[in-house]
Amino acid sequence: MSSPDSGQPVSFVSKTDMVVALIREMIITGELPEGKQLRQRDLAARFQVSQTPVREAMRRLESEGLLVGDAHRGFTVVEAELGPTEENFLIRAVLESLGASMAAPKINQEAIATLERLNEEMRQLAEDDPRYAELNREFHFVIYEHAHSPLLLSLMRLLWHSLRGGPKVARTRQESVAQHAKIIDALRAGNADAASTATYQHIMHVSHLDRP
Amino acid sequence: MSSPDSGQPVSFVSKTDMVVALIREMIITGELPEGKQLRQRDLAARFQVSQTPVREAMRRLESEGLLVGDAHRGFTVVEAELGPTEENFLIRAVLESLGASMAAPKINQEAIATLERLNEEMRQLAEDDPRYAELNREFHFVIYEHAHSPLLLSLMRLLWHSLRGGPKVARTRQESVAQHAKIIDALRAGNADAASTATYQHIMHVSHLDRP
DNA sequence: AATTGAAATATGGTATACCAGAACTGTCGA
DNA sequence: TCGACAGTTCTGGTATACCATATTTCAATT
Repeated sequence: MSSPDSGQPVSFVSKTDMVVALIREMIITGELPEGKQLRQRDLAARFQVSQTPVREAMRRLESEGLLVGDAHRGFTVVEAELGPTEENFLIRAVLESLGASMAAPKINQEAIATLERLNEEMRQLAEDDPRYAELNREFHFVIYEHAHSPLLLSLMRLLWHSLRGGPKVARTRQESVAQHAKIIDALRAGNADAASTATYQHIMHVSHLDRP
Repeated sequence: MSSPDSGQPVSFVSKTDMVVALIREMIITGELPEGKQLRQRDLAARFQVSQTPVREAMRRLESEGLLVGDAHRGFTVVEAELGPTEENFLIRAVLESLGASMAAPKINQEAIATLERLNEEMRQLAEDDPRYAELNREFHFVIYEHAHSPLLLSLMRLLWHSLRGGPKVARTRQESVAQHAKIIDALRAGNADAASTATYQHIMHVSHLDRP
């Protein structure tokens, strides 16, 4: 193969990782609806890779709970809409506050800076800007990643997948930004307890306002 | 291939699944020490399969947090006792206590009776009976199911899949049974708080005794 | 006409061959 | 004698060819 390698950065881009990220994104954005049968050959052709990275990517996504596959029957996107949102927010609050407390003693200055940048971007967005959801997701996942627990990350991905499109949170963004700042402060101080509490209140506050 | 196929069971034994199970077992039993470099070709030769299933198996185990791999530098066994295990129990404790509190106001008499029967069976098992793990799993899942949250159930399946029973918790079974009884009492009383607390202590207690 | 079975096709599973990158070793120079 | 550089070799990553199985469709028989 002699692909042009259009702008490949320094290193470490495994095609499997790339495909994992792409499929995950397609599931999250809804481009791949629930129950969609995934054809290895189609995906391989679409991504310009062979079937092998696609297969490994599917295995990973299966372990993450986003896909489910039977032998010789292929992989399908798992059904996302699960249960009443009220309880889903409770689950999210509990898990995220744990993630924050786990991340607090481990997070570094660079990540803190990233969080502040993301929060600042969110602050400057218009209330109805659709990019808010993506920034918000990124903000929270930066925290989870610094909890250094692959299991927690998998759970979070599954969780956010099922909340997909859901959290309405239309008019409380400025308040969310303020709460994000509180979380950042607690993380910077390495205060696991405060980070946990702030995160819990952040999410449950949103979920309460979420109710009609 | 024209292998003798000694004993082909009824169905669906994917070689990848087989290799996943074998490697996991080797890690758990300590046959593969922490930090051990895994060579794909060696494993493929040992298991009489090609490299492809071995690679996919490693991807899955990486997602489960048992292995960690860098590009072109191979996979290594993660430090099991220190690593994510401790945190995985924390995650489980947090999620299960939430599940218990959600189930407390909803659970019915029939489920309570089922829980008592399961706990009684566990009490009567010998300490080293391998059926304990299965009963224990069933016990806990009966509770989650009565939380009536499909999302929680999905997360729990992913969680238990990663923990996969665990070789640990060998000698504290009778104590676990007693704690199960406490959980049952709280559920019967519809006391969400007590159920949550009892569950949390149950799981963390196990995880602490787990340490060498 | 309906139902069942057999053949064909499509799809996932597996093996193997090949490529790229990293580690190791040996030699040459300071 | 020590260090650095280059060549070799080992190992993981990728592609492709092939096999086994599941699904589907069409036809024949009841």
